[in-house]
Amino acid sequence: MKKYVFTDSVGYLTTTISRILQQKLQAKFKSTGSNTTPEQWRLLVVISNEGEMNQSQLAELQHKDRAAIKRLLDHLETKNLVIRKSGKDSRSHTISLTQEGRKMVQVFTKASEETVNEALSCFSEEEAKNLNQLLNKLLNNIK
Amino acid sequence: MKKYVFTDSVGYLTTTISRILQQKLQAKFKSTGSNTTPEQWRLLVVISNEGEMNQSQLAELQHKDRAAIKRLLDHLETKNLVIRKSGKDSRSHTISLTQEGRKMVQVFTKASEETVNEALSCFSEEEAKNLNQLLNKLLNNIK
DNA sequence: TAATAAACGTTGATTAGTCAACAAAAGTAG
DNA sequence: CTACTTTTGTTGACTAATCAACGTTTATTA
Repeated sequence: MKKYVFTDSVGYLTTTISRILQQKLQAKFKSTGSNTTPEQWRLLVVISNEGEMNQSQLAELQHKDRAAIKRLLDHLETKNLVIRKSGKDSRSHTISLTQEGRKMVQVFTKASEETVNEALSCFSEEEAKNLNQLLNKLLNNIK
Repeated sequence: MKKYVFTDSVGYLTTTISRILQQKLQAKFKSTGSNTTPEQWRLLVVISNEGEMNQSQLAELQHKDRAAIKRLLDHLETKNLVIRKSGKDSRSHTISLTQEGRKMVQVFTKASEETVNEALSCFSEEEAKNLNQLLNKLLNNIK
């Protein structure tokens, strides 16, 4: 019977790791002169990967609420990285990347890859693969 | 040569997992009638585990900046979960838990443990142990 | 068809985190 | 001892997330 130690729990570890990685990524973005944030970039990548969709669908995919997505999109639209289109259902806005948005995804994917590689530098290829599988399994279990 | 896929990176996975776990924990806290948040609770636990220290030290331990810690402590102090004491160095405030603060740690540790156990329900004991080791190793590499 | 329900995006209020700048106190050097 | 530097906590401005409430528009159903 093991004692539960909070600083050793997935909750603590993922939260802390996530925060540090975001800080590193933010610094990397900033050093290129851009003021796009990691969260804004994440949203761009999701749209790029999953294709056009409306704000509610984005919210569900990102596990955030609609208000959070709305405000992120406001920032992205101001920077001309994204546009909202209205179709026949006038409640819904279809979100898609602009030319600049697509470029931003390309440029910052490299920065993101670098950050991840640095983070994983302590692992063998097998360990890294293992970690990835375990995290994916965990995510699927809780989402 | 593997292609880098962002939704498969530690950055994406840890951030998403962390967010979902926080949401679950928040819901659990709220269902007990408390308005203490997961982040506030985390800070309480750190103080409880690591002993009294000042705000700068807390900030460093939590990988947040001093302003963030200051504001969290303001909330905790308002709720009488924490007190700031001044010693000979009048710049520095030593933070310690109140009676209520200690009780809060106990009560919510159980909720936290439940949340973690539910999250890990898809894993064998060995897998869970493995995940923990890998996350700890990763954290040590980046912090 | 008319009334009701659901979906969508939006807004305001609150908690959280970062950054830059600041005053006050303590430490260091000349 | 005085001048400079560092440390500590604080504040304001900003991005981010959540919750509750709201108005429109679409869908359902009685």
